[in-house]
Amino acid sequence: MHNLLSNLKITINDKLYVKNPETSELGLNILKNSILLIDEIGFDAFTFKKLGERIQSNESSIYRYFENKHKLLVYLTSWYWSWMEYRMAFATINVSNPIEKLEKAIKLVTENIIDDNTTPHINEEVLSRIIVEEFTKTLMTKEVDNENKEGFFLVYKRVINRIIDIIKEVNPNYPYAKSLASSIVEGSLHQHFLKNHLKTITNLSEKECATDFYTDMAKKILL
Amino acid sequence: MHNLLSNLKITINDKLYVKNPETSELGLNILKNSILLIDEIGFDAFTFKKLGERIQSNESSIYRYFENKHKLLVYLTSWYWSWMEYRMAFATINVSNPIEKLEKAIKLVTENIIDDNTTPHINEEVLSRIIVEEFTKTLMTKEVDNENKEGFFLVYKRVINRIIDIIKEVNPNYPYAKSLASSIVEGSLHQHFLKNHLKTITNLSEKECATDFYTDMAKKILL
DNA sequence: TAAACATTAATAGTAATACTATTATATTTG
DNA sequence: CAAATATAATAGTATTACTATTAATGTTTA
Repeated sequence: MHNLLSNLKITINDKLYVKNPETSELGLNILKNSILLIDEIGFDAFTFKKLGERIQSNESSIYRYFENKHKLLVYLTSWYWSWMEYRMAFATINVSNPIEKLEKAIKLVTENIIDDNTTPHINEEVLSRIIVEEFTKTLMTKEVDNENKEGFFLVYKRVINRIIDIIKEVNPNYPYAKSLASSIVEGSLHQHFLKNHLKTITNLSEKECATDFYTDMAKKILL
Repeated sequence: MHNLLSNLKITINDKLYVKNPETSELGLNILKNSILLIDEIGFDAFTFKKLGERIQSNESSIYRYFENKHKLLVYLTSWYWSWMEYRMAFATINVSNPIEKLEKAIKLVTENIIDDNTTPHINEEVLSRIIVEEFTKTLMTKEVDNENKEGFFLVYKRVINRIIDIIKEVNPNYPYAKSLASSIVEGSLHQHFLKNHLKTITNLSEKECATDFYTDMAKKILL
């Protein structure tokens, strides 16, 4: 398994970067520290200047890798969903029972994430916090439609499509497979956000994850 | 009914404004045109300068009503949720059957909104588009926790709490009433966003609303 | 080994944003 | 009518999100 995970193939739309950050020390440093800095100060306050200072490099050097901070965020979120897609493929490949497959998929997208150590420049635990706090910002722009056409959100949609397929296997007659799948993925992020900030309108407590809520929901709806 | 609706009491946290915009022509103009302008160009591109030009007034005059554009957006979204709360109270007040009550509540928060003409300075249809496209931005900031303490999101939470209470009436043994209620309200906004921008991962089509999907969900989960 | 090329750092500069402050002029109200 | 208040106009500031230029460094290859 460790072997398989280290061959992990993360696919990212090459329109998201000017120069592939995986190909140099500086690039890897940008990835690593942008995750940490966005987590610390939030994406709105994050600037290339601050990142440059942090990694003892220069603002303009970062611009050689990413056109702007929005594309860097879309890059990081694509990385996350690509990693998630891989985990999901891996976890469901040898499972023939559709219900069991659905349970595994729901668990993966709803559980609390911990760093998996296979990628030293990406801390998945911190990255997953960024996904909870900032992911919708990648979609909620006036450029969504153009960026969607360019394929910026393909990986995200692929994760959801995988769940749609499993839902259809479990119950081919359920008429809202797409909405249910996107609800689970986005809704889970939202429940995690609520448990961190608006605790009174979620049942999730401090260290809990959304797995039970969504597993119960899916079973009651589909079975 | 018209009478009742025109006595409509919208409650808004007075920390959200410097001067109450409902008390002057200019204030009402700011509300009316900020909604239209945000809808046209998006909240990110929206500035007080552009709004000033549009209403033949001055940037600095707008600052006498709202400290910054973020608070204006929170004001507008509070207005919407307060309006929604009122509609919900009105629609469920004489309904004794809990299931019917839940159906009505779900319908209200998931349906497509049309302008209701009782408030000439607020176009509810346009405002509801802003809620779909921009509402999460009011929450997803590094200031959420402070602003939540200040009560900026009270009206929103009150709408959700109303639904939580109805869910508990329908099925007192269901353990995730809070998460289900917040899922329906936020999830509905998200499904509307998807039908506008990422059509392949929702079952909602162009003019459709999320009522059927969530009514079906709630019934299967609770009954 | 030297020339060529690519990468990075440093500096400077620009337009736009998100404000604040000041003043002059209306308008309302007591 | 005087005083208080509201508004418009102007100017100014710090920060952001970049772009452009140059110089220094390292790396490749003829």
